[in-house]
Amino acid sequence: MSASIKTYHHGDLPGTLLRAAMDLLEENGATELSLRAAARRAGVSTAAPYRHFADRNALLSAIAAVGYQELAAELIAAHPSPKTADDFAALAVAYVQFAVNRPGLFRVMFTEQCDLTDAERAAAVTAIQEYLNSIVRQVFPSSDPEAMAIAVWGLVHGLAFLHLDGKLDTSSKQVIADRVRAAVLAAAGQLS
Amino acid sequence: MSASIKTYHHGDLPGTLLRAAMDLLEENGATELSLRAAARRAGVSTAAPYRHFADRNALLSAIAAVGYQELAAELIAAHPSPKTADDFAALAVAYVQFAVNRPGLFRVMFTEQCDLTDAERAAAVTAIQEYLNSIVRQVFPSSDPEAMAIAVWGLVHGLAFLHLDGKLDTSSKQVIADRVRAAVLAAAGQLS
DNA sequence: TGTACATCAGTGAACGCGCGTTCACTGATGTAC
DNA sequence: TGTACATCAGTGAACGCGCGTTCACTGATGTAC
Repeated sequence: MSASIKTYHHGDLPGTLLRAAMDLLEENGATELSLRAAARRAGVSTAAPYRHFADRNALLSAIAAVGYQELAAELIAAHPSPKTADDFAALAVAYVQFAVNRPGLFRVMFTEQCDLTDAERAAAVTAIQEYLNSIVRQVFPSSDPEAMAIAVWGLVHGLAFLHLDGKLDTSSKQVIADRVRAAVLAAAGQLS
Repeated sequence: MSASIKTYHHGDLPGTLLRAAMDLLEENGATELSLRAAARRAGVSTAAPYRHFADRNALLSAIAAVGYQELAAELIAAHPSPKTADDFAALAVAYVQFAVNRPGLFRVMFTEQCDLTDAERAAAVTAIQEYLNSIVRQVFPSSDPEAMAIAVWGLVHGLAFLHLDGKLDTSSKQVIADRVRAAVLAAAGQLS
């Protein structure tokens, strides 16, 4: 963690704020993130964030950007180059686990619809789509890749939200993993 | 509409409040619903709702219950007894259109995680699951029905949220319908 | 190397806001005799 | 049918809250000479 090197006055405030905000999201889960709470958590006055972020939305966008990177990293860690339906099921499990483990972050990434114009977020969305396209071409080579990529994203994303919103049992990781795997394999036409 | 029959003092306030709240959700789309706004809209004082709803959550639960009924009605209207993948695609389109047309209501129905104990909502969720199970048995008879029902719900639900949250183009109903249909048919293994 | 100055990150107090909820009340409705 | 009373739906004012944002400020840092 490079033990709080204080560069300017209070160290890397933008980074500290980002981390503080993400910590809060992980603790509260559902609650909305407030700029004031993030500042409090970072040990800084209410007005300080405005030196680095234009407004609350700018902070949320920055959080979302980090979230997209971390989600991508976890998917790649789950399986670097998926080729079979089983490989793909592992990705689906990783996606849902990410959502369940970090519901606040996941909601900021996907639910906040404020900054539709934000370039970084638009880029993140197209990056996800391209990533899915490449996977779909590997895993389901015979299908219409574009339609299938959207179906795949929809399936995985829907499973994530159904778990997140308490419509499906999330009492253990194993239960979630088994259910997601079974659903994905059923959809892929291969009964488990 | 039975032209505002005033039964007690101000007519059917619970119903008026429900309708007012749902109207607000449809107008604001994303914004959170406040009890005060609903009361204002119903033309009643701030404290009046408390005669009929214990608190804000009780109103939201009542809204969600109505929403589930209306969603069910639209699905049945889209196709009363789906048997083919095409029939099922029509249901999927109806589900996504419902979400896109009434984003605020859809969010209250699915995102609000407050009243997990509310019996009415739990019943609504199992009703959806049973409905999906029966459809899956008709449309995908060879599959594991339970896993497939979850996959189906996940797919449809995910497509709804991706549209709702601006990750996919929602500029016209036709675009949405075509995309959803293509994705569902691709997932069902039938290239359109 | 030392001094004067500009820069700018962070402060703390204040603004106005809308919220959920409570409270003592008022006044219309329905009921008992 | 007429009167006295209990019920209870709706009022309006108030509570305390946390929020996003702005503002004049202070004081540490970096820079020009």
